[in-house]
Amino acid sequence: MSAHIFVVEDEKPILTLLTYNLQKEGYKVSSSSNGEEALSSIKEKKPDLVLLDWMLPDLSGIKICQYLKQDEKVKNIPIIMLTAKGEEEDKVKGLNTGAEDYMTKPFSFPELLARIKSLLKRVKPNIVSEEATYLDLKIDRESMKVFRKEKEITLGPKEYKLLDFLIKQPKRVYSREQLLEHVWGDDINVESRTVDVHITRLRQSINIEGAKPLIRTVRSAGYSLEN
Amino acid sequence: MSAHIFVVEDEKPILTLLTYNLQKEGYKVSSSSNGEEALSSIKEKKPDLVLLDWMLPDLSGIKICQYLKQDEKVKNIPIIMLTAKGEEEDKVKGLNTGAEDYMTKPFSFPELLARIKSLLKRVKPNIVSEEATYLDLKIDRESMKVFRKEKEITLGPKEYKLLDFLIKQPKRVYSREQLLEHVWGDDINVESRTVDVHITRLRQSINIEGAKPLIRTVRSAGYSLEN
DNA sequence: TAAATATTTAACAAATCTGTAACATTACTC
DNA sequence: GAGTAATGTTACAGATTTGTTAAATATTTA
Repeated sequence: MSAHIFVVEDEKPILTLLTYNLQKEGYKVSSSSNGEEALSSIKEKKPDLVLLDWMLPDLSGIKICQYLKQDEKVKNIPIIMLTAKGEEEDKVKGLNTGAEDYMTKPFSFPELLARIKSLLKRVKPNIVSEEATYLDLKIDRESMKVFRKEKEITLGPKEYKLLDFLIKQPKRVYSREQLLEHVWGDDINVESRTVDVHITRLRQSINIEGAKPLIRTVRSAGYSLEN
Repeated sequence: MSAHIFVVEDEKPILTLLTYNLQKEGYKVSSSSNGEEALSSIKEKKPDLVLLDWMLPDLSGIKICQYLKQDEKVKNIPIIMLTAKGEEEDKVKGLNTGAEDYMTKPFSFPELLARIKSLLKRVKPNIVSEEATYLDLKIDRESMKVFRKEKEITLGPKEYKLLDFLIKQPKRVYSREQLLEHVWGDDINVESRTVDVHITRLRQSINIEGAKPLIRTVRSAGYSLEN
């Protein structure tokens, strides 16, 4: 499962280069060149790592960093700051704000890549905890049990896996292809419509009398765990 | 049973903060800001985990780590290194020395906590008590006897080992591969279906008239001790 | 509103997984 | 060394899960 990197950078050439190279390495890349937009995008998408340019037209990188590190839901996403030469003194400030690493422009891509890998290695493993909840739905990965409103629910293996995956990032919409890749496995040959069927089965399983439905269909896009 | 964490840190504010937060989480905390002292203290007290600052006035963290990892009696205590920014290159060296994890200062406490928990979970199961029970099932490791409802049960060696392992974390689901690794031993070459057969035998052995079955099958995943 | 497009769901056959008996082999015991 | 116990493998029946299809619904578009 490849990591998702969010790049905040307003210099087009640099952004293009970064995106191209990171994708070539197999990372999923999203980006924004606008501070405000980046902030909300990151909170919504919950990437695995953020590359954050120091100098943005509307909102400084340090502010973004501050906001992110104050938000319980995203504070654990590691941030690598990209600072230009003259801003060296601010580094300390930046690091105190909570950025996990920084690099000075112009930087070498291999070095950046090394830092990214090292950070991801450290952070990725503990993102998956033994228990996950979304509203009144709970999954206990240790005993592999699922509960809705404290009541145990039995799921088939695929449904369990599907839910296990969806609950990692509630509200995030996944395409059928993404679900196939992550839940089924990449080499497997399965029709994408099959996902529909399993979603239906999962829906039926986790559905409880008098509770909201928990899986949203986004037409022509995919599904998400949400109500 | 709460874990005992030993903190080696010479920066007072950080030490205070760590101690306070860890205690709030229910851990027992000891500490030292002095390398030599820490070393002997750890050997004497045998904490469940060590938080080790990289930079100490008298003895570098890496040295302490080395000494601890060379000592048969304490080498199994997990160590989390706390490194400051400038020492990045040493990280590799630190990890090679045998530290189980490291974090770069400034670090987020929730993340540290997550790492601590994950490490303790990995290490704690190995700390076995003389007696373990799950519901009406009791295993006495000293005499190697097993009881169900006060009545002694005879198990074959493999069945005993299997139960011995399963009862360490009741309800946790283990895959056949995990069971093979822990109960049989890693180098051994045994079909994973063999586990099934031994589970069946164990079931038959611990089964008693009018009592619940105690081993759960989780389809396509494995088995757990549970009813 | 009809046509086009997309999703839900039931039904069913195929595939997968598990439990256990039977047997072969190995390891122990006396 | 014969006899006994423990272990691992295999085969097969039964149970469960899965993928596919097709028809029924729902939603969007023209």
